[in-house]
Amino acid sequence: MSRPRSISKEDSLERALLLFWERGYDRTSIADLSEAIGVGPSSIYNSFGSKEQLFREAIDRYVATYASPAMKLIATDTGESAVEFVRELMRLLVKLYTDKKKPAGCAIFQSGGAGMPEESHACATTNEIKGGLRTAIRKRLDACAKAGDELSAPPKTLALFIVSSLRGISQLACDGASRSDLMKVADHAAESCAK
Amino acid sequence: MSRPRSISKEDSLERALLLFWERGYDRTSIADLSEAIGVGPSSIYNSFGSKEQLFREAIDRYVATYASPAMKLIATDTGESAVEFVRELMRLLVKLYTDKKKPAGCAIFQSGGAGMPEESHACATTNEIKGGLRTAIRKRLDACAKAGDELSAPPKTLALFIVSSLRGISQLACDGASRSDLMKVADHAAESCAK
DNA sequence: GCTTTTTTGAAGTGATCACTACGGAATTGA
DNA sequence: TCAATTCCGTAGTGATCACTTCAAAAAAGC
Repeated sequence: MSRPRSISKEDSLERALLLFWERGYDRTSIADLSEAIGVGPSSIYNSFGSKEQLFREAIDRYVATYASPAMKLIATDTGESAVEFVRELMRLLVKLYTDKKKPAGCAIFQSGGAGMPEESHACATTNEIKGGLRTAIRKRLDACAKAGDELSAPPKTLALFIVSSLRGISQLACDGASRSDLMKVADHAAESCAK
Repeated sequence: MSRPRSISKEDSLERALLLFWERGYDRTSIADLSEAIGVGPSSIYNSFGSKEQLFREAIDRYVATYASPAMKLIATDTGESAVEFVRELMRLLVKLYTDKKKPAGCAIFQSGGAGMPEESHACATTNEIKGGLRTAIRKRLDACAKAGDELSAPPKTLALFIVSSLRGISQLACDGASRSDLMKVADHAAESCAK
C-alpha cells in the first residue's frame, strides 16, 4: 500500500546501537548514523522522530539483546552462594565488555554517562537502568543473606561495590585492558563478598 | 612595558579547570571558558594557544593542586600495611570526589574519558596519568609484599582492581552517590586486599 | 493507468563549534 | 607627550550540529 523501507527497523537499531556504544551519545552525529544505516537524515526522523528517541530504542535493544543474560542471572535465584553469583555475573559482563567483535565496555555506562541532554527522557532511561541494576543486585544478595550466606558487608554496600567495580571495569575495557586482566579483577571482587 | 593581563594565568587555569572538571572536555566550549574567565576568546588563544593546550595546563594544575596529596601518599612508603595504605588512599580520593565545593568525581577520569581529540597531546596526557597511577600503586604494593605483607592477590591484579574501584567510585560520585556510601565501598575494597 | 500512502534523497534551516583578523585600549620607557 | 609593546573586545571565518522542507520514487488498491 506504500513504499517499503530500504532497511528494517531492527537492522537500523542495531547499526545505531553500535555507533552509540562505540562513540557515546553526543559524539555520534545524525550524519554518522545516516551513513551507517544507509539512509538519509529525513528517513531517520521519519522512523524515530528524534536523535534522542533513536538512542532510547537502541538502548532498549542493547538491554533486550546483549544485557539480557546478565539480567536473567540476577533475577533468577538458583540457590548458589553470593560469591558464586557475583563471580558468574561479573565474568559474564567482563566477557561482554571485552568482546572484540563489539565495541568495548558497557553501552549504557559509556554512552549514557555524559554528553546527553540532561533532564531528558534519554538520560532518565539510562539512569533508571543503572539504578535498577544496583537494586536488583541488592535484592539478590538480600536473598543470599537470608538463606544463611555470610557476607563480608551489608548487601546495600556490596551492591554498590559491585556496581562500582563493573563501571570501573567497563572504563578500563574502553581503555584497552585485556579480558584476562579484567577477569582477575572480577574474580577478586567476587571473592571479597564472602566472609 | 605593555598592557597587563586582566586576570592572572593561575586564576584563568583554576576557572577553566572547574569547567572541564564539571562538564568534560568537549562539552566545555570556548564561549563557556571565555565567560567563566571573564575575557574574550582572543585573550584565551593569546595566552594558551589552543583549547587543547588550555585543557592540558588545567589538568596539570589539577594534578599539582588537588591530586597531589594522593600522589604523595602513593609515592612515600611509611611502612604501613597494604590494607592501611589502600584504605587511606581510597578514603582520601573519595573525599576529593565528593567535595561539595568542587565538581563531583575525578577531573581526569571524567573529562579525559571521551570526547577528546584522539591521538592528541591532551589525550596522551590523561592516558599517561591513568597509566602512571596504576604503575605507582603496583610498585607500592610490591614493596608491601616484599616487606612480608600477605596480599589476597598479586600486586598487578590488586593495582588494577584498585584503579577499577576508583574509576567506578568517581562515576558514582558524578551520579550523586553520597560520600558515606562511597566511603563504605572504599573501605570494603581496601579490606579485600589483605589475606 | 491512476490515485493513495509512505519512504527516500537532496538541499537548506539557524545555531553553535573552535579559531582568527584587526583595530583600539592599557601600560611602560623616553 | 609619545612611541613601543602587549592585551583585549568585536566581529567574522568555514565547518559541523540537529533537524526540516519538499518533491520525486516506490509500492498497493482500483
